[in-house]
Amino acid sequence: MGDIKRQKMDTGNPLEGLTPRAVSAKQVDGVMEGTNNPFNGQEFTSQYKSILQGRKQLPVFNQMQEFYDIFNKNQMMVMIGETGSGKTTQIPQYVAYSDFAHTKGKMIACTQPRRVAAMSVAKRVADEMDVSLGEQVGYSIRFEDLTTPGTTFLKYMTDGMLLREAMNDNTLSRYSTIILDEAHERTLATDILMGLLKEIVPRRPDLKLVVMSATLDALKFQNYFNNAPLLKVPGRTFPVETYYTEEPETDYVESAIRTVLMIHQAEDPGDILVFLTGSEEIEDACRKIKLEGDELERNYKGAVGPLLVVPLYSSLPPQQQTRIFNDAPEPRQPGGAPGRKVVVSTNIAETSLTIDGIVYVVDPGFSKQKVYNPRIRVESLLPTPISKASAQQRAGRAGRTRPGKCFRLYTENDFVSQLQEQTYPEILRCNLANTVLELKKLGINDLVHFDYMDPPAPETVMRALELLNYLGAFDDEGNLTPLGAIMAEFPLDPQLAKMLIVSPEFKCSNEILSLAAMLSVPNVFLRPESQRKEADDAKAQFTHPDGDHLTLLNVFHAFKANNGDGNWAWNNYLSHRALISADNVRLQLKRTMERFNLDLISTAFEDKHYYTNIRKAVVCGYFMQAAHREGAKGNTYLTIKDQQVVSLHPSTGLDTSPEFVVYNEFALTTKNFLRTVSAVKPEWLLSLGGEYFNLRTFQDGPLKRALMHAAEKRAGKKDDKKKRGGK
DNA sequence: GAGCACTGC
Repeated sequence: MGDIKRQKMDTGNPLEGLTPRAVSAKQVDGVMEGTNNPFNGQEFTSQYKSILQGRKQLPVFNQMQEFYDIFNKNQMMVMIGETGSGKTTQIPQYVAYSDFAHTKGKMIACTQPRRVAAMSVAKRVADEMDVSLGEQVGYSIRFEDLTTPGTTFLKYMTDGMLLREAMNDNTLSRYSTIILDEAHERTLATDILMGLLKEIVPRRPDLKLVVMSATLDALKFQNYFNNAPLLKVPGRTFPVETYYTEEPETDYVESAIRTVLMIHQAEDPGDILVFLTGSEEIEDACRKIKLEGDELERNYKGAVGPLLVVPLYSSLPPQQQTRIFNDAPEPRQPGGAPGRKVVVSTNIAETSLTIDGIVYVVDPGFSKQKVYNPRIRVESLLPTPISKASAQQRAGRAGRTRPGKCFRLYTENDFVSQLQEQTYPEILRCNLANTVLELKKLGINDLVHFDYMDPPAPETVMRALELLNYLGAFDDEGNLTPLGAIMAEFPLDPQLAKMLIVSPEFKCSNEILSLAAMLSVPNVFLRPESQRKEADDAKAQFTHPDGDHLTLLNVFHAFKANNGDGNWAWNNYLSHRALISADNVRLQLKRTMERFNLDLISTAFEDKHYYTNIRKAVVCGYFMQAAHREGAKGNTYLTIKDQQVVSLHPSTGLDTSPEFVVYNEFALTTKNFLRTVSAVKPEWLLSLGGEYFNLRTFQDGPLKRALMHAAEKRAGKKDDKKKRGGK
């Protein structure tokens, strides 16, 4: 027996002799340094060996034994690792060497808040483990599953994707260990996963949970996970010196511009990153910095170098986004002052995008954040002071390649006493309709007593329950209905899902599929400042007089009729990127429709009810987002029930001011606007809006009178039909 | 008569 075993060890699997979840760092190091890859049986390549030496330089490597001491003995643990610690790439591999998931038909999942991160980290780890991406190591994100069932045992995925999987596998039985990475970002999906896993863990003694975070807020995570043990790993970044202003600044954009110019004149070479809140502000600041920089260069010939000023925000076309990686300009003449790159960015540069070579950060201390007002059911974006954690993250961007400096455009006293410690988690700042539906589908029955790390406002949960009840997703006892169960399967807001599911009844599911896709992607209409007239003219060709929903559908149909051509889109002032994305979303939704045997049908385009049917299906999802014109004519409306005074957004193609409209979005900017609106008949609201349009619940007034009038007309028509039918 | 922080399914 002993001989056979020894023989196996020599020629067979290098993991032979290691006990799952009882391994030591020394054993694992031995396997890593061996000649054969235990996961695919092949000989390690020379590339593997050289990467391995780099891995051993990461701070986390020195703590591998410490990690195993905790991981092997505990079901849950918390890990704090700052930037550069190597936790995201290394910890999942350490788990793989302990779990032996590949021998048990299980997987290790590591979640990320963003798709690009899931993809790029998976690629890196596949290289480190000397396997092909998509085989032993893979990733799973929306629209792309690069894993091989039965072979993949380490899977990087978006947090939203794991949540989706949980809906059809309530104990996440496919996984041996789940690693929630970047938990400090507190995305909605990560928060729900944390609550869910806390419930699953007692029912799955074989499942381990590792929660990884970058902040020092470890205690909160530990407390939440029943005092789970903590492993702390240092980061590896360069020191950043922080400066504050003496006095508070009144105009932070102006102050940011002055700071950039000051750095350019007085500081050593190195690129600058400036954080502002939105695209308009950024474009404006870029112009001003460029102008003043050019002037400085003229006035101090040779002493001040040229500036390259680059804007960065997510709606910027990808080609322009890549300009942030261009090198700083060369000196104008040999021996002249060196040039400098200035990137003026939204929060996208805080977490999502890393720019090497940044040495100076200018931080005015604001970002746009989502806020939800459950009283009027409106989500809006407001420029808000950032948190200390966020300010630290911004400062850290200056120290990635060498020591840097961060200029905060607020006082030290404000930093200490005014900024909150952490940014409020998303779950406290947004509409929860979608989340509440997901939770029910996940089998959470008591939504109020669910163990949230930070419980949302009860009023926000109530609003969500109310909406889902009116839509028919929940019955009056708050239980998920069969309709609700299907709605939850669509990656859409409940209103869109409802509209899509009922669309076959209106013989327009092909069209509603396209519309739902168009409503799920960023705005397709481009309107460059210098070509507004041309852009508006281009849009006018698609405009349908009965509403913007139909206009969107016309755009999609035209896009498809032109074979998805990019030039066509460009010439018509449409975002090709958004249209491609809509096409992609449509395909995914179509597959979900097919999965539930929902018919894909259209009537002939010549059918006079073609567009009416579509608007009726829209009403089925959006009857709670309806408004009634105030007075006989004009642009002022009152939302139904909430009685908010609103105007149709100037971008609407509706110019007839119909008495009733439904809207896709309530935008709170310079004024209350309804964006993407369609004219509807009050009869439709009454017949398709269910209990929400129970007239007894309406206050007396012009709206109720108009609805009652419509109800009588409807009753009359019904009588007519009965009479005709009766004979 | 005007605006689009950022993600995710």
